Amino acid sequence: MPRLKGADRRTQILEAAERVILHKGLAAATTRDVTSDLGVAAGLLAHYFSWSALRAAAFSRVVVADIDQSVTGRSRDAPDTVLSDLVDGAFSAEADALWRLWLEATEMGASDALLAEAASEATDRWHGALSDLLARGHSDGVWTCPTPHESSWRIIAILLGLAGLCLIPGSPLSRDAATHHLRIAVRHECGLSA
Amino acid sequence: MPRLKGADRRTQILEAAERVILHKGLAAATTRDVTSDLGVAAGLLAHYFSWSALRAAAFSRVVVADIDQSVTGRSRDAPDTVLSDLVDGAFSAEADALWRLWLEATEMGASDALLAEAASEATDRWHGALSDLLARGHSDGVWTCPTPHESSWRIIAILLGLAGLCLIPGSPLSRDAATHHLRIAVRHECGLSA
DNA sequence: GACTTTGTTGAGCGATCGCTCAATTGAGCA
DNA sequence: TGCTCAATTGAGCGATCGCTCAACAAAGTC
Repeated sequence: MPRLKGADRRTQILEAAERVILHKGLAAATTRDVTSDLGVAAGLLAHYFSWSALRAAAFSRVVVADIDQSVTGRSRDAPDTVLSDLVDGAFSAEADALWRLWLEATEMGASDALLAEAASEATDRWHGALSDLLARGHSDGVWTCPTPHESSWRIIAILLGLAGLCLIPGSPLSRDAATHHLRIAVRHECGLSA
Repeated sequence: MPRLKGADRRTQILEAAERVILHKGLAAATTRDVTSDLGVAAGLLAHYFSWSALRAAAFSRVVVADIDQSVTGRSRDAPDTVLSDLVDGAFSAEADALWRLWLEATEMGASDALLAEAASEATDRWHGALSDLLARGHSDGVWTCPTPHESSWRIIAILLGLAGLCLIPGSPLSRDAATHHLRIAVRHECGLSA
C-alpha cells in the first residue's frame, strides 16, 4: 500500500465511505468500517475528516450520482423512456440501499446539521431534475404536465413513501404493488402517458 | 412513591416509554430516559421488559392511539369531515413527532425484528382504517372511490413521503406546500370532493 | 415475630463509539 | 547521507449504551 498525497487519500476515503454507507446504512456505519475497508489504521480517518462531515459528504455523492445517472445524465433520451425506466427500477432490490439512506438522512438530520444540509440539497437537486424532465415531456408533447414543479413534489413524495413502506421487513406492500401504485400516480400527473 | 403490583408497573413503564419516544425519538431514547421519567432506579426496567420489546410496544401504542383518534374512532362522523381534518392536521407541528417515529421504525426495523413487526402491523391497521373510511364515503355517495384499498395505499404513501420531506431541517418543502399537495392527491383519489 | 415472595436499588460490567496523540515510517531534498 | 515533515500507526481515553446482580425493603402468610 503506497503512501498517498493528501488529496488522493481524501477521495479514497470518501469512496470507501460511500461503499460502507451503501452496505450498512448511515446509522450503523462506523469510522472503523471505513478504515478497515481501506486496510488502514483507525486513526487515519480523523486526520482527514470528522466522521459527521465524511458521512454527510458520502451521502451527497451517492445520491447525486444516482440522480445524475437516472435523470440528469439522460437529457438526450426520450422523456417517456426516462420516466418509465424510473418507475420500473424504483423498487428493485438494488434500490433498497439508496432509499434506506434517504430515510436515515431525514431522521438523522434532526440532530446532525451537516446531514440535514446534505439531505436538503439532495432534495432540491432531485426536485429540479424531475421538474425539468416533466417540463421537457410537456413541451415535447409527449404528455401533459402543466405544473411540473408541483407534480415533481407529489411524485417524489409518493416515491419516498412507497419506498419506506416496502423497506419494512414483512411489509404488507410488495415491491410489485408499490411499482403499480407509483405508475398510476405518475400517469395521473402526466395526463395519460408513461 | 408506593410500591406497585407487577401489572400496574408494567403499564406505568409503557406509558413513560410512550412519552419518551415521542419526545426524543425511537433511536435517541434510552432505558435511563424512561426510568428517570418515572423516578425509579435504572435496574427496574429490565425486570419488566427488554428494551427492544418495550420500545416496539410503546411505538405500537402511540401509533394505534393516533389512528384510532383520527380515523377509527370517528366512524360516526361524516367521511368528508374526517378526511378533511386528516389533511388539515397532517403536517402540523404537533404531528412531527409521530412522523418521526414512523420513519425511525421503518429504518430500525431492518435490524430490530420486534420493531419491524410493530411497524408492519401498524401499517396494516392504518391501511385498513383509511380503506374503510374511503369505502364509507363511496357507498354514502359523498365521493367516488371505486378502489378504496388501492387509493388508501397511495394516500398513505404520499402522506409518509411528504412528512419525510417536511421533517428535514431547512427543507425546501414547507408544511403549507405539503398540505397543498396532499389535498390535491386526496381530491384525485376521491373524485372531486373532500 | 419468623419466613417467603416480590418489588426495588444502584454500582458497575462489558461492549461500542468517535476521536486523541506520542511514536514511527518514508518520501523529497540539500 | 542526513534532515525535515507529512503520512500513518494503534493503543487507549472518555463517554454512552443495555443489562446484571448482590443487597435491601416491603407486603403477604402462617
